[in-house]
Amino acid sequence: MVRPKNFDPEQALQRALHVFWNNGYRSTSLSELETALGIGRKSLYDTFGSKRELFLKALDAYATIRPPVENPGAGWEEIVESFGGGGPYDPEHRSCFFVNTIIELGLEDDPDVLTRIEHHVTSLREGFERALRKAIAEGRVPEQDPELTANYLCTALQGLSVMSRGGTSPEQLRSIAQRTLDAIQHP
Amino acid sequence: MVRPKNFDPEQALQRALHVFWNNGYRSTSLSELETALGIGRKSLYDTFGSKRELFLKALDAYATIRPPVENPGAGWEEIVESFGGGGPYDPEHRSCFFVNTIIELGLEDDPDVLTRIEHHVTSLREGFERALRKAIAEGRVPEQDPELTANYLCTALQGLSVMSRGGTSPEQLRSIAQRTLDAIQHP
DNA sequence: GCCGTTCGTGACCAATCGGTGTGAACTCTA
DNA sequence: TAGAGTTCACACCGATTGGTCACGAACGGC
Repeated sequence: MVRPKNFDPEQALQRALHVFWNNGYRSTSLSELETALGIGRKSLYDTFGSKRELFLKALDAYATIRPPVENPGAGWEEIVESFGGGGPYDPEHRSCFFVNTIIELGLEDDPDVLTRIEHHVTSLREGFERALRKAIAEGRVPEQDPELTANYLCTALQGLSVMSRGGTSPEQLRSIAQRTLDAIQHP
Repeated sequence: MVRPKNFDPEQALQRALHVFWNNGYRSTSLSELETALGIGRKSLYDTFGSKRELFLKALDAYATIRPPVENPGAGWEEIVESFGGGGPYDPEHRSCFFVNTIIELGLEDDPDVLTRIEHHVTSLREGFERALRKAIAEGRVPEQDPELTANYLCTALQGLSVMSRGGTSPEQLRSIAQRTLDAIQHP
């Protein structure tokens, strides 16, 4: 009884994510979204509500993929792994979508965006902290303040994202990441 | 023979810098600049050329204040000092203007912006590297790869900026910065 | 095969964008 | 004080913004 959409909303959302990821929220126009998603403006509004809601949905879609360090039972291996692939090493230098959003909208008092940012950062920090406690307990890394070191790792990860967006090569970023991790082994 | 401007261009530029610093380039409208600078649109264009040129001038004005680590003869003290004040600890959480610009315009292929970004980053990295060599030679820090550690410090500084914009308190940032510096003492 | 429902194209909306032109107000030289 | 030379407030420009609407096309249940 209903005519099915002749586009895949999930795929369209993924495409929107990548457009926002590249250009940010403000710099992305509806025309750009139309062509990128391959759908008309009406379909876009019927499906996603508005540009703003689409952005929030894209943020949520991005947030579903979490670094391995947030896995239950994560330890030293997962900490290393979190610095091993993904965001910062993107050859397209897109950085981390959350980092980009923090810079663009962090000062705005938009609760919908801010709570998502905060949730992401605390989730990452808690993941690091839990993994660090385990790594310390297992004797994989020396005794140290897990909370402080978790903050240190979050900061380093975000710094790598900025460096990536700034044009630093993946190889160089990896060596910096390695240097960051080395610091934990010698507190 | 000429009627003097009844505003101070230098002060206006400083105000423009702070507006761009807060909101970024795209999100800043001419109307906003008019009210912030306290001058009309025509005066703005007569004095600064265009919105884009004003932005570049603001970037240059910001770039004139350099961290102490770039001073000639800088050593370990200046490295510490570079992590001690300024950008990241701004109670208004504006981050570093260059970091914001890297995120907003880093992927654009705009030579005027990109060269400024690159110049800033390399100048900072070289400052760290020089200071590190001196610190190592003076025995203030253990032997280590100065180039790698300089990159590590740049990354950390940019990470601190993002964290600041994300809402992290100055006190917490300072402890993270301390943790970052500690890592150099134990490579 | 018909009909009600949904989809999507394209025109359209007011608002705002960056940028320009005009003319009155002002300051200084002569 | 006359008038040259600038500055600046304001209106205005076309283009583009995010968002809406109406209508013809495409579909599925009966």
